[in-house]
Amino acid sequence: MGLSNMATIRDVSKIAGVSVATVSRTISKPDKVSEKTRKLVNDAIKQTNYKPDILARNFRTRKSSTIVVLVPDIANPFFSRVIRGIEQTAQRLGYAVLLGDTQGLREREITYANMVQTSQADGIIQLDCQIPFEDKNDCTSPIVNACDCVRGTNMPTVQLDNVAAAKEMAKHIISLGHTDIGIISGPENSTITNDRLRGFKQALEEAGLRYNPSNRKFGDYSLPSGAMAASDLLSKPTPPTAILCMNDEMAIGTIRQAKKMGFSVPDDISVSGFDDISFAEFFDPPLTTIAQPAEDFGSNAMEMLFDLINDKEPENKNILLPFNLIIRESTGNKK
Amino acid sequence: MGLSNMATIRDVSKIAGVSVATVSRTISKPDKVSEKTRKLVNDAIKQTNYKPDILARNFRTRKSSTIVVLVPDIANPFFSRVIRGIEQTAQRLGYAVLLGDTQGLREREITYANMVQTSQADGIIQLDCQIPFEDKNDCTSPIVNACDCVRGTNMPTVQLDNVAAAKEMAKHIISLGHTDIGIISGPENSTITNDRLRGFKQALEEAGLRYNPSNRKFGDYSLPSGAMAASDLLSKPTPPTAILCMNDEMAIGTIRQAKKMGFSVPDDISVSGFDDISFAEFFDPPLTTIAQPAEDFGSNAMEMLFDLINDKEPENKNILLPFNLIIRESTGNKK
DNA sequence: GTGAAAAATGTAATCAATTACATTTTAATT
DNA sequence: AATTAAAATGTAATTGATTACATTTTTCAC
Repeated sequence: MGLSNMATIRDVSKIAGVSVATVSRTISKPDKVSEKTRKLVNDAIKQTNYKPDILARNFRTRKSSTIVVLVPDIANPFFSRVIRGIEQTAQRLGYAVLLGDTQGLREREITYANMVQTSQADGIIQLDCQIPFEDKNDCTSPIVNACDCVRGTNMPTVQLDNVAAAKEMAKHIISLGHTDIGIISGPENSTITNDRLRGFKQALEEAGLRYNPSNRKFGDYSLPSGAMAASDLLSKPTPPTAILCMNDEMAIGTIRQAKKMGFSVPDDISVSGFDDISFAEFFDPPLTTIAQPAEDFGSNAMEMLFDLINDKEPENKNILLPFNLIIRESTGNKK
Repeated sequence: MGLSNMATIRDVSKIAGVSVATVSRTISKPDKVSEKTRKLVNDAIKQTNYKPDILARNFRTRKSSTIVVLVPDIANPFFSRVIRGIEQTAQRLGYAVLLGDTQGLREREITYANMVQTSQADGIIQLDCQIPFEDKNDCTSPIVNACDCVRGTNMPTVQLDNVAAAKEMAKHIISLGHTDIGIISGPENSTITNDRLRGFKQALEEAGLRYNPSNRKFGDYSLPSGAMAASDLLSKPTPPTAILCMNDEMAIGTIRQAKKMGFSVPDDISVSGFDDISFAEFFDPPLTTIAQPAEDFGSNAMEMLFDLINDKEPENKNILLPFNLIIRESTGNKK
């Protein structure tokens, strides 16, 4: 149908016998208009099937009612849950969500960040860990970081207490009697990775165990990278008896690799994950992991961004969300 | 930084000493402008750090360079791969992607469909199976259906030959000696479901086997629904020796349930999936499945939509993408 | 060098809403 | 009834780019 024969606010005003300003007000601030007029206008709107021209409105008000989500990889099950949370809250608050799959490329981040500069979007939620602006001073645009924050900026964040979560997981593993514990970590530059490592080390220390750097292998949060790192770890002359993975995908890759190499999980080796993706529960053995309220990351971030966009100071600019250690069958007593 | 101090096309024109029309042309049709002027204008653009006001442009041209993706559930790994394909191609073609997570709700579909009516978006790609318009005549908006099409409309589609794929899978299962085959299907109203069922039946028929309706259980493409349906199937006095699932999630749910009930996969029971999600390969046992080029669904749909938006007749309005039977270890000879 | 055609550029209307400000109407108070 | 304040409504400017059309400049053949 298009807009070719669309009624404008002027058509409505003529039919209702009022000015365009009154029509506009009837729509945006109905309480500023008398009941009689309101009815007149609403009837005219129905009669003409008038729909406000959003493009004209956006142009005039310099707002797009659109936000951008920067995500390194939308096919990641955790991120997609976060996005679902964002989307739902955005819809409730009257915002549309533009998807910015950056694949970790700085160039793409900048492209999307520019959309805010040009009012194409009113704000940014980033699930990435970098600052998506060429010039860090541009950070004055409304922006919220969910999941993985940049230290040393005052960017509002929604986060898990990754240190505490990793520590709790490590304590669980230690409580099962394990002393030689491997860790499959994410890339070194990520704050999440570093926080989780810190929690792990704290637990070791408190248990009087020594952190062995050769027990740390790197992955990129993908299934194959987990398998690869596990292969390294399990090929050691005396492999660790437990492996702590920084997400569920790498844990699943690890278990697969362990089985392939003839290890039994958890009898020979305990494996734990992080995130509690839907597959964790259905894997064999079901994965011990840290559950995160993924959708809440999204909805909290969106609500905070909403405040920032509308110049309300958010109550809490650094939200910490609760985690939950879920003990399933991939971890067991050291034999 | 915002737009407060942004240079406008007028500022540029003054500095360059030309008219605004010339500046506009330099940007959109540089070959219509003499080289001398072009340099003048480009210098002025650099000097002022001018960025065209996209909102104004969209308003004037009645285009948003934005498309909407309607997806029933973004957390579905297959859909998220399709979206990744859409996003990449959209970016290449200069489009932004608005995410419309409909959760299967008609109301939400309509909300998003209205964005096209109001020029907020130039077109729609739907991964859903319904027509997202109140009035079916509104289908004149540029729209492409990927994955699951509606029969009886002339809506452009990107699809798999689901009949042939399911048939090939069924033939594989039959070739292993199975005669009592269960099927865990998607919801009844879906075209995909019906096509895959048809392929299954064709294979049975060609093998001289009878289709047993009590061997069909319904799921909703989720892990737990697969487990539930499998539970039904395996509780029969003489359970089937093979179960064909209409996606990988339900297959994984099925295997999990089978193991729980003491069946060995594939020794007691063969299980197959559909989609080849990343977890399929890493499951235990690795899943026999049909691989689909998920990203290609997205990029093809986006390219077709691009043609429709720009009034080019697409070469092929009903694209069929190739599938690939991947035989792993979840299916085996009937014992 | 002239004239015609083509290329380059300029002028100004246009898109459809919002909103500051001005004006009119209504309500409240005395 | 007069006065004042408050509420309702109207007028018209404004937003920044695009583009139809008009005008000027350049090119080129003769």
